[in-house]
Amino acid sequence: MTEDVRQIADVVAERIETLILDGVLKPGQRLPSERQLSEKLGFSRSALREGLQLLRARRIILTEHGRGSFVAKLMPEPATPLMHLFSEHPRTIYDLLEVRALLEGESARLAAMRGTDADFILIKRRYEAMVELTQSGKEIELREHAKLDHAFHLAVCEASHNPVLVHTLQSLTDLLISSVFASLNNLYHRPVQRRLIDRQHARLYHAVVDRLPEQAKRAAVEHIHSIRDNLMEIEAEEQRIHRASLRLNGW
Amino acid sequence: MTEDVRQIADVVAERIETLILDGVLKPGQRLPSERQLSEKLGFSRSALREGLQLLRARRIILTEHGRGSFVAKLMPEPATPLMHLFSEHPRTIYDLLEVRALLEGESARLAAMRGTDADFILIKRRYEAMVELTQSGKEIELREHAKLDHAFHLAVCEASHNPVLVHTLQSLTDLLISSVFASLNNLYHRPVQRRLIDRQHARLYHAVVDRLPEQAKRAAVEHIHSIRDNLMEIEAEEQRIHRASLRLNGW
DNA sequence: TATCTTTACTGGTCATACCAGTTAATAAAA
DNA sequence: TTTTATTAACTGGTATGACCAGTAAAGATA
Repeated sequence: MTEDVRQIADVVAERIETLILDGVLKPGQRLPSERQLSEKLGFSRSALREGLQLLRARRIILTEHGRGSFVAKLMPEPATPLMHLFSEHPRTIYDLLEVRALLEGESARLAAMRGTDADFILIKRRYEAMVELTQSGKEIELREHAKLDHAFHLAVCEASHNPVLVHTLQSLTDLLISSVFASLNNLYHRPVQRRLIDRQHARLYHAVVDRLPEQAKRAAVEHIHSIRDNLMEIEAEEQRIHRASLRLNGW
Repeated sequence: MTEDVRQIADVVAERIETLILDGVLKPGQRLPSERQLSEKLGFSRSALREGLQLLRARRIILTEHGRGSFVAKLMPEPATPLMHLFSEHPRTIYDLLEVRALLEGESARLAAMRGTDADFILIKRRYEAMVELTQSGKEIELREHAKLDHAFHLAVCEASHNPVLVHTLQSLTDLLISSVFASLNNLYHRPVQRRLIDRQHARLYHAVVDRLPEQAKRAAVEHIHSIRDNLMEIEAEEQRIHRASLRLNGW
């Protein structure tokens, strides 16, 4: 069995990340001491320290002997979990989509050029799974829809035969999903937008398997651009993310 | 004081990473047990476990309750330290350069479009620092040259005003430098290639500050492509990386 | 030969003690 | 009253030992 069982260290790390994401802990601010955190969270100090090491490894916190642990001042790389702190800065989401459009376009183009028959079989399979789900008319969770959507894009991307491209895009996609989950959920539940997305997927699919590189690129770029436009619309309606009003000695 | 004091956890992580990089430990292989590692490395089991958590956080190892810890089968994201495991698979370097060409081209294009006067002042300053170093004729370390080279590319990239692009490129650049350091050093010490690179930098610089987006893009892409071509040449000459012949019970 | 049980591994968590660095408070000296 | 030095109380870091819980391998039995 793979490593999906959570340890206390994982719980600790997630709790502290949540405090940071909610703005309860801010960059530069000192965390409560290990002894305080241990008592408050109800874990031993050694298990807690293991959780803090996870955060250290990810450069989310810095610890200094004798002084304390501090929330790092972040300008992390993509794929760093804390990039979605920038979810409060909507511009960054659009920056991310801009880069993603570039990479998706290129990956679609290369896929149309380099894809093997096996690649195309897989792409077709993924595409048909999406179509089937869409046509079932069932009310589905975003997670399932996103899973199929992602599997389709991943199959296209892997057909580019450039693993660096694959992984860079994965990082950006994970980042996007984690940052604007609620907005994407909103988007997928709107019939008009959903049909548009389905048409875009169809165009992308056909362009790739028909080996039309420039068309594949255009389809991919337009797809990302329409997602961007839709998110801008939704954002204009949505409330800002509710921020926890927890105080440390009250949580 | 900042967090530069090494803990035993850091030492443990580095030792195990070294074993992986040297090929002594291979993906999928089980690590020695915690108790064995603890005894062999001479640290307590709790400190060792903290080190293993660092590796877990970085997804370099996977631990499973009751089974053991295993070297992860790696296809990590850019900026993950273990990406340079792929330095033994030359194809990945070229994949990386392919993605980098794409991003550098786009960033140059956007810089030519979006750059402010302040951006251009900085770009000019960085460019002239490179020119000055080159013309000094001094025998310089790669590190210093790479630093100026990087500062120039960074200034161009930041003029794109897309921080996601900036950080994605930084990750790939760091990865490239750490993976093929010796080859880049070799490259920079070859006069013909160095002059070619200097001319490419000149073209890129002028295209950006003269606000010629498509020319800037082309200059950036050609620059990366020539680096790629040069590395291929050098690689054909170089020896393969010497691999430690350590056995675990002998180290 | 297959299955079940037991043993011996593995990692996970905890409590306790003490070391070592830093900070703040207090006392003493200028 | 201010400055300096000392002490106490914080902080993180490491170690030891115990025990829990999951997994794998070995041995016994059917």
